[in-house]
Amino acid sequence: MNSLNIYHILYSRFGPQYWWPSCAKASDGTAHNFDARFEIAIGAILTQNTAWTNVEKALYCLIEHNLLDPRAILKTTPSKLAQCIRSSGYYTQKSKKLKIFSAWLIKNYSGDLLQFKKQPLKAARKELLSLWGIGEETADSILLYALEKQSFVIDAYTRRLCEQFNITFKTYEKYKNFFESQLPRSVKLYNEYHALIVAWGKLLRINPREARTLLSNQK
DNA sequence: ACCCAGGCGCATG
DNA sequence: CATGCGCATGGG
Repeated sequence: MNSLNIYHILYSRFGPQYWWPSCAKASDGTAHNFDARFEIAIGAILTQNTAWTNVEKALYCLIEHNLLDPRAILKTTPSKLAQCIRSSGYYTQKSKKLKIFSAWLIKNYSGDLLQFKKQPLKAARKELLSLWGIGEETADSILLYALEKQSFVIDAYTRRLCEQFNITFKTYEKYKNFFESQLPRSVKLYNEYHALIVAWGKLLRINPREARTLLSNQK
């Protein structure tokens, strides 16, 4: 399996995915000022094992209540925050995660992800992983989509894609290494590729035959 | 009525 | 290391 080859096949089938920055807009059309990087990080946390459509509703609610801001999140009560992100599921846990993330960002980087971006990739990843509520996939999503760092994201769909070629690994790190070792180190490519894999994964659920046929004759 | 979604933490062997 | 479980909503 040549993963760059697979990328081209997926891109031909699905086209560009426009994953982040997507900049959610308030439903009333009002202009709200918020940090796009922060929005991406919050979205990455909220989408843990959750459909993106449910996350969008939560993001809209946060925007409309002026809560898409680390200081605002820190200041509001856990129950108000939980109520706002209700649609994204696991709202008690996730409200705690948002508060922990926001507190950390304010304390160490003045609430500004652009400052955190100055950290080298490896150190930044380690720091994110040290936070309660942020695991490997969420950390890589934040690194790649919010900080534009070269960190390939592995998720359940990526593993299923590998399965099609009878490639399996024990750990997250090995999957990550598998892709990173044979792809050009490009943020744009990593960004698009992960989104394309998710698109393929959704097709696999809706139309398994087409999803498999798409990849057949590849190795 | 069931199954799953762009996981994670924690408790056990 | 590797399983198992709780967390929770909304759409198919």
